[in-house]
Amino acid sequence: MLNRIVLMGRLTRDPELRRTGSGTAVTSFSLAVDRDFKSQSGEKETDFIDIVAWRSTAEFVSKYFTKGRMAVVEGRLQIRDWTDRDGGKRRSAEVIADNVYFGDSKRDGGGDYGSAPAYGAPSYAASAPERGGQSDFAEIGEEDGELPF
Amino acid sequence: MLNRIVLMGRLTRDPELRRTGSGTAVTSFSLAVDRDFKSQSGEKETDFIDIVAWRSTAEFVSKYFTKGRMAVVEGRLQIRDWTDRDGGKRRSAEVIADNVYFGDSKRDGGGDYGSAPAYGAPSYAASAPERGGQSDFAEIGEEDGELPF
Amino acid sequence: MLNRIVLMGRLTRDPELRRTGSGTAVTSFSLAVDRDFKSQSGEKETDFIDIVAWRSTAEFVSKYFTKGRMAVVEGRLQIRDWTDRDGGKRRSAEVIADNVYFGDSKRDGGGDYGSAPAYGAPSYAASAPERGGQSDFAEIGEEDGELPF
Amino acid sequence: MLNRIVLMGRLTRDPELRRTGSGTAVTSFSLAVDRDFKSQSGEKETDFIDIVAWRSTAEFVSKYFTKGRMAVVEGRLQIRDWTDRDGGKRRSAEVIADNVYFGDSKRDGGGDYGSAPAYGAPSYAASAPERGGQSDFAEIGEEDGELPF
DNA sequence: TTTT
DNA sequence: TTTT
Repeated sequence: MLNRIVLMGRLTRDPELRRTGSGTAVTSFSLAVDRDFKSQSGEKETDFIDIVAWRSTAEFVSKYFTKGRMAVVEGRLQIRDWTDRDGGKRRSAEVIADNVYFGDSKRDGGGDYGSAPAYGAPSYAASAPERGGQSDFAEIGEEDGELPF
Repeated sequence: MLNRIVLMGRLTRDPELRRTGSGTAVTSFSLAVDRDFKSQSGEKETDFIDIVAWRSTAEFVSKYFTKGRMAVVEGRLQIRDWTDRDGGKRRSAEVIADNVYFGDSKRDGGGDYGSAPAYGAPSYAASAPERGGQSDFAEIGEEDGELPF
Repeated sequence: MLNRIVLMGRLTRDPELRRTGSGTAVTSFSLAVDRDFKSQSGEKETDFIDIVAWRSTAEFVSKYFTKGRMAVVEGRLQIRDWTDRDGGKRRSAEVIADNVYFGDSKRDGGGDYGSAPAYGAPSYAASAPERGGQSDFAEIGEEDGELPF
Repeated sequence: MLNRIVLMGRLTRDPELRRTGSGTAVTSFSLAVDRDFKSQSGEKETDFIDIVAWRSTAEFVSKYFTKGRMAVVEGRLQIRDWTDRDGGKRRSAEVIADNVYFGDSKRDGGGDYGSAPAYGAPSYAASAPERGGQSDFAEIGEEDGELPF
């Protein structure tokens, strides 16, 4: 069923690349997303939203994003309720990211972003060949001359 | 900052209309959103996502939606971490709904949906006059003849 | 770059399955999406939005959707400007659909929808195995016991 | 009915503020949104998407955005078919923007962005007081201590 | 706490 | 556990 979320915010830490037992790349990080309105007491409010990315998206994110960078994340919200070892009821809410985009330019001068590319860089690196909706899009270009309608 | 989610799922209970001390209408309910893929063990997986609606959207939802109805919800994801009386760390993840739409037609015959309108009904009832983006749209119609570009 | 659209509306005609020279399935149809506000003159306003689907999504749509059915479409907006044989400047605006969902239940009694499944049907049929983001999700289930975080 | 689009791209020109006969602010501009995949011939492909903003969003955009700046736009797709004076069939496809966000930081040194604020600036300026969903959110803060559930 |  |  339809479940789609788009977020813009800053990474609260460096994403770290890990692998499952079978070698699949995965990374997780948290995005600080400011609300548009302050609280009653006048403070800025922020939602800290957990993001998980798999495969090529995981590799792209862990390679190019660092703590503090602005990112745009597109994905699906997943909720999991579980009980911790103390019997406490816990809830995890994660966005499973399909695509991650740069939400700012490479900072000039400072070099804080290391080797992170700016907007000009090939952002389609975030969408690996094996991630499929994309191949549909690619195909439109490939077969432009032979569209049947 | 950008934070937008669109969901389709079924209400797990009847929404109940409540009011804050100052009289503002509010309702909350949970949406069962099936995932597109089953778990490893072959079971259907479902995310149960909490929804909160305010003001006229709350009134619309509590008036027309009941347990089991399919709904499309558009809103913003809010995450709150807190500690319960036992010192347990709890997390709430809620979608603050801007708009709610019917996701199915009124069931024929059975009348299970009570007075719930089908698609033909004025779905803009979900967007109260005081909820503003809409007045912009309305205006486009109103002033079509005098657009300055 | 980020370009994501979610629509709900009714098909204005039966979608027809075609194939490119190399055999790729493709279908196109138009969705009637009502606006929430009427025009100045009190008429209902509707946007007729062209949709194109490829591969398994095309096959799913052409198999299960017919004129009049409500659909939820998720995709990407593409704009193409071109000049027709009379030198007229034409613009096409199409949504390239990644996923299509049922937006209503199979109509009871009438059988207007032919063999179209209702909500209970496997809606993941809309997401073919070769369409990739999905395999990421599937994997989460598969490897739940060996997550590295 | 549901009709929601989120885009990221660069302004192709400076937006200009205009007013309708009754004084309502409106602005229009075009966003260059790169596709993630190149065409068959290896060229970058870009969708040029027309955006229209009303009222306070129009004022915000015309005040802070200039040609070349990256913007994130959230809105609704509207399609209009019409016939030009030569009898040519024309189509307009416009996104009516509810919210516009900065998609990059103010460029350092160059000052290319004039008085445009960076991310730190009050981005909620894009959501005017009279634009309502927002007041719902504000209220959540205001009345946090007296929630009825 | 869960919907079909 | 939090980012600018």
